[in-house]
Parts: sequence; C-alpha cells; structure tokens
Amino acid sequence: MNSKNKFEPSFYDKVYEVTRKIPFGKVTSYGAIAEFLGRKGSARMVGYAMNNAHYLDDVPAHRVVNRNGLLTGKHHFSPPDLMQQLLENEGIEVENDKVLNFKEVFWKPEF
DNA sequence: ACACTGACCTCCT
DNA sequence: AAGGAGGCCAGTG
Repeated sequence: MNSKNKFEPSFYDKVYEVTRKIPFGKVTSYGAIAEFLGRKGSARMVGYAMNNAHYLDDVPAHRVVNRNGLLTGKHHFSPPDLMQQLLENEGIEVENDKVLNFKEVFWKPEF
C-alpha cells in the first residue's frame, strides 16, 4: 500500500491516523482533514483514502462526512443505512442523510 | 511513464 | 437558487 518508505508515512496513513483520533460522538469533514494534512484542496484524496480505509476496522469512516454534514459515503457501506445507524448509535442525530447540529458535533483534526 | 480514477470543494454560469 | 465544470493530487493498471 505504502509506496513511500516506512519512515515517512504516506498520505493515506496520515488520513487513517487522524480518522482514528475522532472522539466518540464526533464527526469531521474531508476538507478539514485535507487541510490539516496540508493538502487543502485535496479533499478528494481523503475520500479516496476512506475508500481504502473500509478494509481496516480501526478506521471509523462513518464519522467522516462532507462539509455540509451530508453522508455522501453512506452508499459505500454494506447496508447504506449502516453509516447513519452507527452515527445515531453514538448519539449523533442524523436526518435525511444529514448530520444535525453538525457544528456542535464537528471535531477539528488535531493531535 | 502515461492515463484514468475518485466517499470532495469551489467557482462560474 | 440550482446545476455544470474544473481543480486538487495520490494510487493503480
């Protein structure tokens, strides 16, 4: 997976690392992660990394939504509703494939 | 090494 | 206000 050497984690690895640090009951956006990693305009890379992250059970991909709080990646889960179910299970209100109180449950990536 | 892909974001009609 | 197109850049064939 990692094309770079092990001393310098690839972009994907950083995305996974940040995604794992998302607190319980919190969510973040692709753009926020991309910006945090220094690739502000590269939100697509984050989403692409999330695609691969599905093979990892350590990465809560359901906590990552787009900038509008919309569950864009829900269709990529086994049952599409699983993403919403997981979020609601964490106390996050989701309605019409959108995260309610997105501003409150939003978690800015940080170490 | 080139071309295409992609769970997004922003700007421009 | 709603929709279309371009841009961002790492990874894979």
